[in-house]
Formats: sequence, structure tokens, C-alpha cells
Amino acid sequence: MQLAHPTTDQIELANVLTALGDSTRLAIAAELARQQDGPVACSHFLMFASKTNLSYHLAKLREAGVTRTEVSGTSRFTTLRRSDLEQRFPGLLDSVLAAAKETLPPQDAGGRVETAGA
Amino acid sequence: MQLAHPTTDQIELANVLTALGDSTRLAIAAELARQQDGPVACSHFLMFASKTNLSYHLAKLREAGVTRTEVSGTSRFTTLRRSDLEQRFPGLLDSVLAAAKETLPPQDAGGRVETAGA
DNA sequence: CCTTTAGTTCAAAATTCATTGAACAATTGG
DNA sequence: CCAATTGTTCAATGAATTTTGAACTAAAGG
Repeated sequence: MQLAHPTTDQIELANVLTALGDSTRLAIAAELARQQDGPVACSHFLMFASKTNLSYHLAKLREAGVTRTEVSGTSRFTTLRRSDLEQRFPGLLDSVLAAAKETLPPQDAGGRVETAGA
Repeated sequence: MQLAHPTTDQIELANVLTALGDSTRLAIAAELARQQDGPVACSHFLMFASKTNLSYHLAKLREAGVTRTEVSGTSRFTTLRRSDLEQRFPGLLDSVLAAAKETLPPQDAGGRVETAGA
């Protein structure tokens, strides 16, 4: 059972800007970029919000067309829709992510999430 | 008596995105671009909202650092802070305005607000 | 001074958004 | 089957945001 996503031409500028205009969602997008655009499971973002709240924010990003979320077993993997956005609004996502990288402080999240080891 | 504006380095990404993520304010920004970035008096935007509401939206844009508003006599002239934004967030405003140009239809304003008569 | 012009401020109402806890669904593993 | 894992939905709540009308300020002109 797949989730609903807007097609590339259904993506609206104001929705994308509103989606990225929230600090939690901007952090999620920046983190996705840091992870080579995904795929990343929802639980990876628990450093930014509670599980319930994350569900809400990830839905906002998906409905705005910023991310794509695929169901796989009991997990959901989210990716940045970078090429779709580039096609629809050239340069927009790149400049936002570049700005976010400079703007957001390291955001160490206290708890380290990746197990660097292995 | 001048109005308060954030300095270039005080401009925050999330604020800019939130400011431009509203359709009325996006239309104002696009209209400013269409007018070679201004200066444009508030009354010029009456096609997008009521006088009172415009006061609110123009303040939002100004406080976010997207526009600069200068008082002159009984009028206030607004300009896009294009170079400041370019310096702070390279490419961002350009891509938003380019996207807005494609997204927003001519927006003839259909209903004129002022009673042209009198 | 009086009026017009241009736009603001205030308080209230209407909307929308973000956050939470409790309960729920679906997949996986023992 | 039972339990754990992953994440969702629902309803409620608190908080911002948007919108409006009425009253107001400040500059300009007659």
C-alpha cells in the first residue's frame, strides 16, 4: 500500500516554501541531504521531534512534494525529491539546502544517532 | 522616523521561507520583482489584499528581511532587498522569483478594490 | 484650520498549525 | 499465537496566524 504523493507538476511553490519554513521540517530536509538524500527511516529523525509529531511533519513534507516516502515492512523510508524539485523549481532546493547548512548550527542532538563503528 | 529592519546577517532562513510561503506575500514579492524591485507604494498592492491586511503582510516581509520600506511624506515605499538576500542566501531569491513567475498566473486583479469613481 | 491622502494600530474573530497522549494497525521474530 | 517494533490516526489543546472594522496618526494641500 503506497502513500499519496503529488506528481511533479502538482507541486506548488507556496506549499514547498511553507513546508521548509518550519525549523523542524527544515532540519529534516537538511538531515536528508546530509544522508545523500536518503532513504532514511522515520526513527532516524527522533532527534528533532517526538514520534507522533514526526509523523505529522513528515506527512507535511511528503504532501508538499519535498520528500517521497516508501513503505517497506514495518518501516518507511524517506528520500528527498531532489530531481523532481529541480525540474519544477530549478535551483530552489539547492539554495535552500545550502543556506540551511550555513544557518543551522551543528545541532549535535546530544545523542549520537549513527553508529559510526561497524 | 525610520522603520526597523533586520541587518543582513540577522536575516533568518526559516523567516524568509515562511514570509514567502504565503500566497499574498509571494504575490507581493513577485510584483516587486516585476517593478524592477521597487520602490513601490503600499497602495500599489491593493490588488492583493485590503489596506489593513496589506499593512500586516508588508510588515511580515519587512521583518523577515525580504523587503525594505522607507517612509517618505505620507507614503511608504517598499523595495526588494535583493542584494542583501543574495549575499546571505545565494541564489535563493532568484529561484523563488523565477518559480513564482512560472507559477502565478498574470493575476489581473479582476476585482479592483478602490472605488475608481468619485 | 480643515480635508484629503496614505497607511497604521488595536482588539476581536476566524482559521490554521503544532504538539501531545492514547489507542490502533501491520510486519517481524520467537 | 504472542510480543516487540515501527509508525499511524484520532481528538484535544494550546499557540500562532490571518483577516476585519473602527479609530487613529502624520504629512500635504487649499
